[in-house]
Amino acid sequence: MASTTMGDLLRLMGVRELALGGLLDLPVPVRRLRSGETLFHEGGRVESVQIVRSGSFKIFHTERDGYEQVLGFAGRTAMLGFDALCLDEHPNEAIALEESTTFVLLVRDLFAYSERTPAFGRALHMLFSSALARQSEHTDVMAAVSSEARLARFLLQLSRRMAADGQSPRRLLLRMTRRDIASYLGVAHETISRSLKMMADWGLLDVDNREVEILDIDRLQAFSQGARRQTDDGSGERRKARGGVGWRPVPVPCARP
Amino acid sequence: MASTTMGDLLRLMGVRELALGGLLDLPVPVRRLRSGETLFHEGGRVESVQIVRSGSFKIFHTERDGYEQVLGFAGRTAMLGFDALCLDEHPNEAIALEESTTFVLLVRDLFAYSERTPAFGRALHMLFSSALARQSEHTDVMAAVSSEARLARFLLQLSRRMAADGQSPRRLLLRMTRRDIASYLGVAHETISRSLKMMADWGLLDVDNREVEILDIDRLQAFSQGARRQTDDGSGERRKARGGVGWRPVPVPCARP
DNA sequence: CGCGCGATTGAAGCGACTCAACGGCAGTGG
DNA sequence: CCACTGCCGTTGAGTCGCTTCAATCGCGCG
Repeated sequence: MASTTMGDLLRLMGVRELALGGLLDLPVPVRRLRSGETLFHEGGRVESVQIVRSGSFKIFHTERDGYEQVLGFAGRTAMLGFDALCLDEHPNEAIALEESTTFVLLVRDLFAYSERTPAFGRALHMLFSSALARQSEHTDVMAAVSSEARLARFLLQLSRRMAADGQSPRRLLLRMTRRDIASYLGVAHETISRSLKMMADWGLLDVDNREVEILDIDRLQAFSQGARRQTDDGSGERRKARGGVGWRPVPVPCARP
Repeated sequence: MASTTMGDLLRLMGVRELALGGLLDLPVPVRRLRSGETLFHEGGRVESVQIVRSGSFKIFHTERDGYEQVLGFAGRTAMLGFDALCLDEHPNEAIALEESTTFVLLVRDLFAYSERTPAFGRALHMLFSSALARQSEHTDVMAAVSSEARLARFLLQLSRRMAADGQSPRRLLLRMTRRDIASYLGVAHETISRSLKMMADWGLLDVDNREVEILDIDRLQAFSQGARRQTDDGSGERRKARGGVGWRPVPVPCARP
C-alpha cells in the first residue's frame, strides 16, 4: 500500500499548506472493502471514524418493521461513523456500493492527531462542517414537492459531486438500486422508474439502466426548482410525450404551503 | 451577567471533568436576542459559531420563489452556524422564537480554545456529533409516510428535548407557527391543523393553540411508527425450510419502500 | 377600529401509493 | 448446460391522502 500516511489523508482532505511538521509521514491505516461489504453495523460499538478514500457507500437504517430507510450515499472525502461519537453505538449501517477504501481514524487517537498536527485539526473541523452540509442535501431533496423535482435535485447533487472530483458532471453511473434511491427520496420505487422515463421523454436525460446522462443541465436545474406544474394549456395532452421532440415540461413556480 | 466563562460553557456542554487548568475563567461572550431577532442572515459572512444557552431558534432557508423552507428548530445546547464553516457564507438564517441567549465562539479562536483547553476540544467534537444527530431528526420525521405520523414523530422529538432539559416531556409549548411546523414536516399547513385535531380526537393529545399536552405517550409512540408498511425483508432470515414446518401458505412479500 | 396574520374547517381534484404482472439478468445447483 | 429462483426494473390500473382553493373566526397591534 503505497500511500497511507497522514500526508495523503491531508491531501485528500484538501489541505494545501503541507509545509508542516514531520508528522506527515505518520502512517494511517487504510481499509479495503468489496462491493456489498459492510463498513459498520447498526448498534455496533464506535471505535473509529472513517474517511472515504475511494468508492462509495450507502448509509441506511433498518426500522423495526424491516423497512430499510436510506439516509444517504457517501463518496470520496465523506466522513462516516462520526454521528455515533456522541452515542454509545452506531445509529445506522454503511455498506460499500462498489470496491472501496477508507482511512481509519481511531476515536481515541482523534484528539491526539489534532494536537500534534494542527493542520489536521483544522481540516477535521472542515470535515465536520461538510458532513453537516452533506446531511442538508437530504433536506434539499425532500423540500421538493413533486417526485420528479426530487429526483432532479438528487441527480444534480450527484452531478456536483462528480464535478468536485474532477469528473464529468454529465455522465452519472448510479451505483445504487432504484429502490435505494426511492427510499432516499421518500417515494415508491415505481415512481423512480416513471420519473426517470418522464425526464428522459422530456429530453432532460438519457437513461440506460444505471447509466444516466444529463442532456440539458440548465433545464434540469430549472425543473428541479419547480414546485408544482400548472395545468394551464392542454392538460390532457401530457400523457405521453412522443420522442422527446418539441415538448417541454415548462415548470411554473407557484406559492407553496 | 454572572456567568460568561469557559467553565459555564463547558458545563452547558455537559463536561463533568472540571478539574482542569485555570482557563475555566476565560471569559466567553454571550449574546442576547429578543423574539424575532435574527442570529445570522443567509449569505452573511461566517464569523462565529454559537451555542444556544437559553431560548430557541428557527433555522430556515428562503428559496428563490420566496418559499420559506424550515430546516430545523434549535434549543438549549444546540450549535448554530457551524455548517457554514466549510463555505464562505451562511447557507441559512436563524431567528429567535423567544427571548434567547447564545455563547459566541469566534471561528478564528475555535482552534486555539481547543488547543489550550483539551476538555473544550473534546466537548466540541461531541457537539459536532450531536449536531449531526440533530440533523438526522429531520430525516426521521420525513421517513414517516402519513402526515400524522410525521407530526407524531416531531412532537416526540420535542418531548425528548424537554426531558433532556429536565422538564416535563408531556407539556409542550410550541414556539413556532403551524406554518413553520408544516414547512419542517413537508406538508401543507392546513394538514397540521387537521392532524392535530385527529390526534386530539384519538385521545393522544390535548391541544390548545400552541399548548400541546401528550396524553398517551406510548400510543403516540406506536402511532408514530406507522412507517411504510411491508418488507418483512427476510433476507437474513431466509430459511429454505425444506419439508419445513410452518412454511407460509401465502407467497407474501414484494419489497416495498 | 380595521388590518393582517394565525388557525381552523370545508370541498374538490390530482399525484403518488398500492397492487399486480411482466421481462431481463445473475447466481445456483441438479 | 439449463431450469430455477431472486432481485431489479418497468409498466398498467385503481384508490386515497394530501394539496389546493376558499371562507370564516379570533387575536394582537398600529
